Amino acid sequence: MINITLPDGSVRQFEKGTTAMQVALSISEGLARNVLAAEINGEVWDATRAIEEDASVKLLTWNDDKGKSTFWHSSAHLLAEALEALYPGVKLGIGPSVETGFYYDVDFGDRTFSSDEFKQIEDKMLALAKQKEVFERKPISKADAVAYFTEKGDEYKLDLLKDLEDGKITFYTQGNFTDLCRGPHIPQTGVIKAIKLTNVAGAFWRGDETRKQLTRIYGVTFPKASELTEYLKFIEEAKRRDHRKLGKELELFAFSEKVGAGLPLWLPKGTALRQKLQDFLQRAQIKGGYEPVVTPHIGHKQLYVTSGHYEKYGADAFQPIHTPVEGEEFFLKPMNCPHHCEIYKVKPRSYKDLPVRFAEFGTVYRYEQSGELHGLTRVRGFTQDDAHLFCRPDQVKEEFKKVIDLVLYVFDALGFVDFTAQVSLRDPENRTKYIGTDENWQLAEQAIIEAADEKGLPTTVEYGEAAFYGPKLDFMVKDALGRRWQLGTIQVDYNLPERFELEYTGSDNQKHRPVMIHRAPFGSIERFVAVLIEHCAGQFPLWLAPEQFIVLPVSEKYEEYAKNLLESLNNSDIRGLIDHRDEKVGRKIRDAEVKKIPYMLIVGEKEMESGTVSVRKHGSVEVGTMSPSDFKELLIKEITV
RNA sequence: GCCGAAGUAGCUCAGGGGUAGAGCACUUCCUUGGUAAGGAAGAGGUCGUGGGUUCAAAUCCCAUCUUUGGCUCCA
Repeated sequence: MINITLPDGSVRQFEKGTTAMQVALSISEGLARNVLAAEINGEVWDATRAIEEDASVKLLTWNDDKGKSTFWHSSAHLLAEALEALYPGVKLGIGPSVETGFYYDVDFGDRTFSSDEFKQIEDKMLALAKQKEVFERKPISKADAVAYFTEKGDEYKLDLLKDLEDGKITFYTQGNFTDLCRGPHIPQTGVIKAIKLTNVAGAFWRGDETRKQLTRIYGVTFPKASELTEYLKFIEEAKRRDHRKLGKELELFAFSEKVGAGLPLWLPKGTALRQKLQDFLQRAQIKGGYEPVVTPHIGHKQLYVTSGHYEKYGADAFQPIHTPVEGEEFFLKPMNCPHHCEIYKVKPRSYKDLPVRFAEFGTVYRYEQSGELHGLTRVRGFTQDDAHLFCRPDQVKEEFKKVIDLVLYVFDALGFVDFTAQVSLRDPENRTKYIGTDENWQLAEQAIIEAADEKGLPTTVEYGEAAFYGPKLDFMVKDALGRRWQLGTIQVDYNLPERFELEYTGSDNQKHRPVMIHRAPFGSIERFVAVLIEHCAGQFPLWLAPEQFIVLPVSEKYEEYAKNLLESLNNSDIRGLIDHRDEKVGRKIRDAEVKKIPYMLIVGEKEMESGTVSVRKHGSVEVGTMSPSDFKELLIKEITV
């Protein structure tokens, strides 16, 4: 007999060689039906795998992330099984689960594959699932595994096998399909009730650009048909909120082939929104001791040679601007830091002056790969809400904490309540790709971890994600649909001060190197606006709305009254307009609703006589009749909340 | 940059080797109205661009640009 410890701490005795499934059965049959896998001493196992010694067991169902990923990974095998049945000779790469769903990379040979074929694959998968095929785990020797896939002619599996250690190799079989796989898997395919293949894409074998490109088929599956329906609704909602669609509809921004790919044009309403965001942050920054600066959009080649960017990015960037002077070259600025370093150097600095904080809404240009461009989230010209803090080494942590406070203030004001912080450190395996001394790196990494810790940020640590010049702290926010976006960033830099030979005079009358901190709470205005649009579905908080109210005269008889009303309301904080069109008020309301204008002021006979306005809020809410000054107060109150 | 898809009126899209279509938006006229679309008429397009095949190309082929789903990348 062995002792099985359950998550609630209770211990039960079972025969040696029992399985998680039997443990579940001993609790209830219903539970057993829902068990997808189990965590055995912290490791995820097949629910049907024999347990030979005392263990702690946590049963995993659809409600556990690890249960879901097992479910989806098994669905990938089901997809592979269907593909093999429908396309004999297809070669298989890998088929893991992803955040939502799974994919399988396959090689169809010369055949091109299109999403039109999804339906028949889904049907095949469903048919196979109905057969309740059991997943069987089988350890196999490396030689036997190689023999199997040599016989089958699957070069990708053979490539994978090369890196696997003999004795640790397992096969999984369901129905007629056998795959090289570490597992674990769900007990049988019957629990997969709803299947949707979502998209098809190219993917390099092992993520290596120089290798063959396979066809990656993405899909998602569910244990209940209703969950698939819900998922499809979610996709619809995401489409409805897509910032590219809303940006066009609400006339916020546009692109032009003539201007160039990835170079957004900000339309008047988008500019109003953007300006509001900048003013908001600028005010907070000035309060926090930042000094706004302005620097040019281009810089001499030598600037980037000094910063190191020329060497690292020169060939992959916008190419130099030449002048009539022989050999003179300028580059569009890809970042603001080198310019700010030169501002730091304008005069000698004393330890008493530090920290200094230079802030600039600096527009930068980067030649992103053509395939990378996407709406406003990935562009070739964008404005960073950039600032560089120059401080003494003993001030790093304190400055870092202040920046964290600023970022949290921004998130709070814009309704991003759910976020995590990601600390990006060096790749311990490969330290050569980073600039700067080991000692400096350790100091910086420590400061970040401590600052985040002391601010109580929910933090994850990623190794190998650091920039080449220093470690960083990125903020990942969850939007209203639960999607994660990387927004704000704070980066320590021990490198540029070195390259630019920045100095300050210490209390010891010696020269010292300041530490530089890059930070951008929004990240870039473009990206931030994109995320904000999707987060609030285009319905901005009142203080950001490009048009806060619209006056709707019931007929042209009330035009004059409407005009006077608008004049009395408009000022620097409140912006509105009049719908002058010769349309019925119902029509005007509808159009204002579609444009997502927060307030509508209907004025007609009654209002003109009593000198009032009839207020309606976006979303079919009648607020009531009030005096213009009361309405103004209502707006101002909502704006300042 | 790579693989796949798409590009037709301002927008959303249908069509498809033989003179270019709808709805909405726009203009004009009628209507002077009360909380999500009043009516009529009109204007608007070298079918992304450049080549090729053909008696004939928006349609087929090639190239290219842009957008897009992914991959790789992201100072």
